[in-house]
Amino acid sequence: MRMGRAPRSDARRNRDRVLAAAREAFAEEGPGASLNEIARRAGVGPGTLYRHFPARRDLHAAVLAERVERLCALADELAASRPAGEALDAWLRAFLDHARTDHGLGGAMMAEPGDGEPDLGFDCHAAIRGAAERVLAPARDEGAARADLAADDVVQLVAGIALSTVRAGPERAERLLDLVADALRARPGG
Amino acid sequence: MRMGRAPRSDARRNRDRVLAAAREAFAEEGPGASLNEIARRAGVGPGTLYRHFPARRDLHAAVLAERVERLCALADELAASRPAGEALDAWLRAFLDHARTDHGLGGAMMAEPGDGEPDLGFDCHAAIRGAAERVLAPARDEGAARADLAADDVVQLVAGIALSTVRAGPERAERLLDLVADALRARPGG
DNA sequence: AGCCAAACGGAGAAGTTCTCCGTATCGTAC
DNA sequence: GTACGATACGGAGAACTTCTCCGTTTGGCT
Repeated sequence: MRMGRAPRSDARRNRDRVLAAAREAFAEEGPGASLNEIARRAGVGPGTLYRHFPARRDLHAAVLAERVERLCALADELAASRPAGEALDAWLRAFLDHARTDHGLGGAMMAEPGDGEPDLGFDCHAAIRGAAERVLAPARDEGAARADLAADDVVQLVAGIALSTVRAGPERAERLLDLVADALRARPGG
Repeated sequence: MRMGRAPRSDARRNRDRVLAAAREAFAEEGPGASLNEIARRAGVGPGTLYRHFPARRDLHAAVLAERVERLCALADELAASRPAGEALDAWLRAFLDHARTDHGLGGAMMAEPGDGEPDLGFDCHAAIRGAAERVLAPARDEGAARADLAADDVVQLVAGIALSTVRAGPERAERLLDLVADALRARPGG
């Protein structure tokens, strides 16, 4: 993990501007917002945007990084302060919310290819999988969740709910989450 | 439901050619395949493609119509020939398969807007919801499925699995379906 | 002050969706 | 079998997108 030299001040400033513009644009238009338009809003040329974020995916990841970190922190807080089953449930609800915001940006990120994560090392997939594991493991141990359940399972299920309900209301999404949350609980006969 | 006059023979031929080209293209590239390229493959101009299918959505629907009809027929066969719980389970597996083929074309269709279905009356959403209801109702009645379960619930859950696993292998999708299938069964305490 | 690596920005290539309208064709009425 | 009008064709092109290339500018070190 070599770290080259520190970026020039204008580079840093422009990167921040692009990120701010991207946040706005994704909030309004969703994950498919025009990158050209984002550059324009940020007051930089398209070339500058692409230098900082070679692929749309990188911009998604950068915009989400902060939120994902919060989500990871939340996992630890919940795991520390609540009964395992309850913590899992609460975290899944928070994750669903995350996956649905900005017209499904978070959910889209989870469904994207993912081979070889973005340069500026922040691996959303891994971070979320890790957080899920930290709320899931205690629940599994205490018998509050199925013993055969993996972090990937819960993450993909909830991301799926987010993706299939982006165009529908939040109440639909919560209804579906109620159903799968049920599926994750340990079963008497299982 | 006025039906104007019968379409001209060349119109019908071109429509079929476009449909065949679209099937190929979607199979190779997924739901986002270039419509221009589809027109080119079909040997027609872009204008012709757009006259027959004003929106990408219409082309999706037309390509899927036949498959969806098969899926609906399957629902009836299963409902007639198997125990309710088993029929539901088998149909969900078939639906998942459908939703995943062509890089998630079927799943994408279910997630698309849907206000005002395509002109040439075939409403994929309604058809699938109807089929789901026909396998779900008996299961509900016999206590093989949760009493509070609606057709929309199962359809959206399975579509979600399809969407979140398009980039992953089929074994992931089946794994997730096993989990939600469990959730749909009636629970002892519930 | 001077230098140069780093960064900028915008023109433009290539691709997309979708429209418009002059032209060709089909099917019918004679 | 031919003339005619409604129907349908097709491709040029407008407006957009993504992404690249390269001449020009600028920040920060010596």
